[in-house]
Amino acid sequence: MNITIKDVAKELGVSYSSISRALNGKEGVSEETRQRIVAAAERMGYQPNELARGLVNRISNTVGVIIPDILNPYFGEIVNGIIEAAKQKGYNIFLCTSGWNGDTESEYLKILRQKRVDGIIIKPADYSRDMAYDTITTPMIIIDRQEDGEIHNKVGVDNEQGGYIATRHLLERGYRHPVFIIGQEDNYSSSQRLVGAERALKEFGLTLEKNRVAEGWFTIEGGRVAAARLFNSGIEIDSVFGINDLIALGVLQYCNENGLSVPEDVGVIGFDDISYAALPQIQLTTIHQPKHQLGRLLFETLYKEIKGFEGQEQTKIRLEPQLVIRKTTR
Amino acid sequence: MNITIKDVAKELGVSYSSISRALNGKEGVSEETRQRIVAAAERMGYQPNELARGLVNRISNTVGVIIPDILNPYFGEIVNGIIEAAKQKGYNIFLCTSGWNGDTESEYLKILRQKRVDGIIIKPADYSRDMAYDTITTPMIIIDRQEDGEIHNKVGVDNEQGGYIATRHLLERGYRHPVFIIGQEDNYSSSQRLVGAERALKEFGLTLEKNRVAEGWFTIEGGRVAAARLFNSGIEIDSVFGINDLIALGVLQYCNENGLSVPEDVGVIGFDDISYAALPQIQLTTIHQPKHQLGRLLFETLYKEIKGFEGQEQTKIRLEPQLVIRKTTR
DNA sequence: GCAATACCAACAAACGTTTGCTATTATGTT
DNA sequence: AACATAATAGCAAACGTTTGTTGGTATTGC
Repeated sequence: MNITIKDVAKELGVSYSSISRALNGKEGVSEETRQRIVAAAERMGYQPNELARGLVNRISNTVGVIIPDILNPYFGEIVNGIIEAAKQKGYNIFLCTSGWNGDTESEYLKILRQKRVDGIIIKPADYSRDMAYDTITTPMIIIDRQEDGEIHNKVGVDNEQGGYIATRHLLERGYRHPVFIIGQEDNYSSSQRLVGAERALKEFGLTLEKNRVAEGWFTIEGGRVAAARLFNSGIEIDSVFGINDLIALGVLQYCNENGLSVPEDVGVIGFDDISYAALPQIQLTTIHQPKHQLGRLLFETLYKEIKGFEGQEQTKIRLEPQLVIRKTTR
Repeated sequence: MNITIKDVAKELGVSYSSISRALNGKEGVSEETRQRIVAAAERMGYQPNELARGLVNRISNTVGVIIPDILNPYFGEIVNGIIEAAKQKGYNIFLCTSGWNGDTESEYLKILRQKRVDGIIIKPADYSRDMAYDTITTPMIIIDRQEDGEIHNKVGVDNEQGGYIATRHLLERGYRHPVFIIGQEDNYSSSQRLVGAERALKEFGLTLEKNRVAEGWFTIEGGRVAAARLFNSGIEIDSVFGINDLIALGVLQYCNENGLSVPEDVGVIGFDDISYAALPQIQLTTIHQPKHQLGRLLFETLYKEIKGFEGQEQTKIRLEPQLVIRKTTR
């Protein structure tokens, strides 16, 4: 079947411990035999069995990534960054998608631990689970959470600030009747962004009313449906803050289909700045976040924790979101 | 550290082979001890070490997926389908992105074999490598290739036919000066689609001239740049066939920025039908392919090969592409 | 009451590595 | 020439499982 270290040893009439030492660059083999071994291994097409290595080294050079949805370019870019950074350190990633389903997520979490991944990067499907993960022992980092008081490292964008500058932008441009479309209940980032929105509203003497916040799925279709619900609810609306760009794209679609002109009748702002937002036909005003860099930092922070660098010190990285004004706000 | 089968055995004063049999539902343990064991394992939080299991079973319940770019929704949806199908069979996937770089791809291929994945799903970075993979022994399936004469299973869309109906559509709508933007040299799908394009041209008494085909990257920016090159080359152009939707989106961007009206001055057609193509502001005419289903079939076919079902019979699945007429062609 | 038969549990080898320890050889010192 | 030292190679245990084989006990049939 697969050729092993013993096959190489037999071929050369040498003990297999020497093979191991030679191939791993450890001392205890003469330069001459090392070269013979390396040559033979090459010639015979020997491929070390990483399962066996992982078993004895208690290391798999593998990390698990659990995200809700790979089709959301926000996660796509993050995963891209993770893979890139992981590659540089010789790590591979198990990609798991939860579909925003907490049970699926738990299942994957269990499997990943059985596969003995060295660490886990996760965007929890809901806030409550998010908090529960403080008990898990595998090195783990939660995407885009930076609340105080728990044990994990933190890498993320300042969501509160992002929500604030988005909402303030709407208000500064004269919109006085904004509505908000967020994701499913209990999503951490959504709530943080809303907190920021509230702060901005307050500065303009307004409050955040319950009936001006709609929940939807984090997709274009979700945004369209939520927009329909809001616009049919009878309240006065002159602008929409979509909690991510896909939702905002859905809002744009609703407006287009219902003869509402953007940005005149209604202003629309998103969050994430996915690449499609910049398309000339779209020109979505949004909050930019450095997704690729976020992915890289996520992995690098996890890596440090895995390797036990810097003792028990926690890393706290908070990236600044940035307003990108395009054509969907006046 | 991690609690093992032996810990559970010691706790119960029973041999560890019994634990294994009990937990795997094999016979050789009484129902009574089985229940004691299952209960203890649960209580102690025992998680089987999949590395060790993989070592003895020679199975990892893991497949590797190598694609050029996860940010291309075409691959995103395929991966989505793969993950979904894999989950149902208890498989996890290693996601690797080659960035269209053949060397990166080879590297990943090597690593995946070292990790003893049970199979590999790959979209080769270039045509020449594509062909070379016929020698690899790990069960492997190549995304979207269906040429005759090699050893692998085939699952893909009929690219030649897709290229044909796209081009014929342009010609039927009265466009007589189409140009073509394809991906990097030696890409298999691109060439197949061009073959179809040539067939359509011939039916209209036209030929495929070399200077009417441009190469670009498989991205929006790549499409924009290639379009600029073509439009500045002095040839007459009334329509563009972008070999994928991202490229077509880039063409649209170029037209927009240069005052060319679509579909009047120039007709644009893409390929893939990514979700963004359907946006009301975009309305890209394109060739639809069932990407999610493709992903599912890819995994399921590989799975059969892994399990050795159906002897040595090869699976050949060819899905039909479909023309979706929107607003970028008249 | 005894042999034959089930059934169950334990032992031990194997999967393919790494690594601490010991045995051997070569080298250098006096 | 005898001995200490260093370098190299091999042995064997360990990582955490699975599984074929064996030993022991309870059950069955006569």
